[in-house]
Amino acid sequence: MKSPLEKARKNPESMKARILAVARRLFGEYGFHGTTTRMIAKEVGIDISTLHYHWGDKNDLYEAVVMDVNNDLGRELLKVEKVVHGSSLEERLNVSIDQMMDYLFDHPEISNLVLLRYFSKTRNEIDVDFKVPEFSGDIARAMGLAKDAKNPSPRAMMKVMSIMNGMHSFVSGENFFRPMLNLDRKNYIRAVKETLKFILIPAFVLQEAKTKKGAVPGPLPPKINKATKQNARPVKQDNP
Amino acid sequence: MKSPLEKARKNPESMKARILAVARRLFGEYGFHGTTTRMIAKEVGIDISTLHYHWGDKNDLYEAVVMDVNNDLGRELLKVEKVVHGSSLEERLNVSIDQMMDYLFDHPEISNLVLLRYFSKTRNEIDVDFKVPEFSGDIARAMGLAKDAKNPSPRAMMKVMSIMNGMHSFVSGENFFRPMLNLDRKNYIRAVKETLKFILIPAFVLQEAKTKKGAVPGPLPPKINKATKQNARPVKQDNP
DNA sequence: TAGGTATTCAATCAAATGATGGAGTAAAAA
DNA sequence: TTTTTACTCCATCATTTGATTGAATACCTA
Repeated sequence: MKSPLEKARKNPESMKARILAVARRLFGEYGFHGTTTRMIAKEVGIDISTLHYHWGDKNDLYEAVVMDVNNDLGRELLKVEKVVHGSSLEERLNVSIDQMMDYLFDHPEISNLVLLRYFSKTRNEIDVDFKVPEFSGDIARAMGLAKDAKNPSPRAMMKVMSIMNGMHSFVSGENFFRPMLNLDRKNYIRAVKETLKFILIPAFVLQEAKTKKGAVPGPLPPKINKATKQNARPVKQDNP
Repeated sequence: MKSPLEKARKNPESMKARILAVARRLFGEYGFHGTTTRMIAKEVGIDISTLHYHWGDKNDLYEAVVMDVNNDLGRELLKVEKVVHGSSLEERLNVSIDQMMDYLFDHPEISNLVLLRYFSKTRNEIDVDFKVPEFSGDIARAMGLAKDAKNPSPRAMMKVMSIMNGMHSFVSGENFFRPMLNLDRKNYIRAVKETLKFILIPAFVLQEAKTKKGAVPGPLPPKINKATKQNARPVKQDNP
């Protein structure tokens, strides 16, 4: 008993799969309203009625795209998790950033779609969503920010979302940022990884050093801790 | 000799200004193609022909919105720069984050529009753009990441863009993130500020400590520096 | 091979959308 | 007062867009 989506994934040459692949890319580039069924059909080289025959109406196709991206993203996160399992937090971040960025730059429509869904509304009602809470919870647990992936604190969630947003932003914004920086693609990707590591690693390594007092000897600038704690009242305690 | 935009700003009660304000919000929420001239006109309570009379076609109105947002953003950045001028880097970041987030959460359509422009294409050709390079250059100079605001290194630009992206993401993504976290608006804003400080401050404070060797005694985890330098070949040297 | 099933497309629809023309109105200028 | 200017809306167009129908074709099965 296969869902239409699984069927399409099974055989990438099938019409269903070809339509889905093009829809994924175009919805990512132009957003839901910016993409017309005719654009998709034309790019695949078919009539719009064939598109509707396979995927129903535009909403249905879009929802299939969202689920498809969710599958891919979940699978890749599992992969990364397997690779970095057991390493130190710093090493985990290092490797995760490298691997996730390689993956996302190979499939930029994933970042496009995820961010568009965060930031923009649709006039039509869409019934399916990206599994941000589930994924974020898993990552939070994997990073030692939460004990239970099902029930991470808001603070832990936001930290994870910062990481994911930072990654997606540079992938999805490539068309805007790269010409601005005058870098070729290879060097852009390199610079993005470097920048993400520069920004993300110190924060989490310092936090870890702080919570495991004595275990990791690295000293911390006291002011940072003060600033971080100052406004911490309303959200639950991280990593108690 | 006033531009139509200046005229509209002058008197916020004028029809021109009312249309612009609604257009700003709706373009931000639904994107260019997701917003129809009829939606805007209806919200203002006028006929679409009145809208076209004042602003020309849809493209013209959208470009006016982009320029308007550019003005506001530039003005606010100048304000922040004035307030934090002279403080330490850590204090500058602290205060800038607080003030910018208060401002952006008061005008979320700014973040919406900026991010949509980064991440999404438009089928129509739009002739005006957000002044990301100019603004980023100024911020880079203000943060001591570049000596010349006109000519910052790619690495410095990317660091600044990380900061701005992080801010915009949480403002623009409020509708998506806040229900997920189950926080009221006030606590969401507080948690966002806290998270941004947690992520951003350590990286830049450590970098400053590193470049001014001896001036700031804080020691650094050696691995971070290695990872940061490793891929630095193609981009210019920061802060030489 | 005959009959059925799955797939594709040309033709066509209805609604949505961007845009305009011209009549009407109120306020300012002469 | 008369004239001009600025503004607003109703009616209307042409195009785009999402979607369907029915005929044609290819493929499969008994």
